[in-house]
Amino acid sequence: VGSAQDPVEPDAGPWLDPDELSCWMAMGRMMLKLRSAMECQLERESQLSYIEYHVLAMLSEREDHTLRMSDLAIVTNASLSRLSHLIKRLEARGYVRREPRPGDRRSTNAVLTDAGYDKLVTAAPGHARAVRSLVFDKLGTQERRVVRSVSERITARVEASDWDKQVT
Amino acid sequence: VGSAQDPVEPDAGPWLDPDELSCWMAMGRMMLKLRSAMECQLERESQLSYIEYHVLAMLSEREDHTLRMSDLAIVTNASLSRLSHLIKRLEARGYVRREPRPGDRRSTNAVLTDAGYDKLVTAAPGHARAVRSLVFDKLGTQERRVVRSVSERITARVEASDWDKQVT
DNA sequence: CAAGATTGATCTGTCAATCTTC
DNA sequence: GAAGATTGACAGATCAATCTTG
Repeated sequence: VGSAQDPVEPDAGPWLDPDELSCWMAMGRMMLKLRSAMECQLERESQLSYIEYHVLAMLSEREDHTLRMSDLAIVTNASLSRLSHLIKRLEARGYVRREPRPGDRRSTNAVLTDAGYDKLVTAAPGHARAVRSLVFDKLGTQERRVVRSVSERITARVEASDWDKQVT
Repeated sequence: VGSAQDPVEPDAGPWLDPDELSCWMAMGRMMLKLRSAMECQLERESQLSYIEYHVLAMLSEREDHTLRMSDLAIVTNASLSRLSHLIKRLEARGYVRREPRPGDRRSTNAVLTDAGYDKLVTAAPGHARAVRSLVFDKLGTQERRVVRSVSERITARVEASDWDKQVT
């Protein structure tokens, strides 16, 4: 990645010191493994991908189980295009249906069907159990606070920088 | 996701309390955004995906710039199949070449070419700068310790559980 | 038969049009 | 013209064979 004993010149940029590096590698592994563990758990126990689960979850949190496509895209961190393809598949499986949105004929509402709600109700406990077992069971209150605070700061930093959009 | 006021039954499993939930959501956002920011930075500045960068990086850390396909798959967290397709593309771009491994005629070595090494040397400083700027610049020594420790514990926990492999 | 690696089919996501309504 | 959404083509990843050597 860019260790101190790396073949790459150490003075070519603001290098990571060994301490930062080991922290960064630990974070990298954690993010990767945790993510894929959650994916596998959902896929295996409920035949849902992570994003599919969240689509159902986000819809279920509305009283009318309905969300505009654009808004759903935002809360699930997906592009509108990706969501459109995704909803098409969920629709075919009977978990969601689309209907024109009253009031603005450009918009489409995604609506959670009864079958979709049942699916979520079945999937949710296993998901929660996995999160608790993998993440929180061995985490102290103090550590939890630090993790949350750091996560929020990094997220804010990422969003502030335009790294995910444009030039440096 | 599974908040306390969720439509889904709170007693259907070991539920997440509000504190755990907000921590989990913060982590989720962070992991997602940070990952995609790093992807974008590399892609934009060096026309390399995250995994492509790491393939080059892992190869560069060997004195002979060589690694067996299976081993490279492990250190880059990729499946052998994925790696095979990937190396084919990197080979076409001239960054890597494949040669039969002396000693075991089943194995293949992936070797970093000079062009591949140059590519990495060019890409690395920008990558390191991004990590430092997005992750470490506003992180205290104490927090860094906590983050690393927590990351390691979660990773170990994930690897111990067979969540990413088999049945619960 | 197991280990190492590759290949082709298929699935999913991204990107660049496209279409409709505001 | 911009906003909301969809579509089709293409790139990348997964999965199930397949092939070769140990």
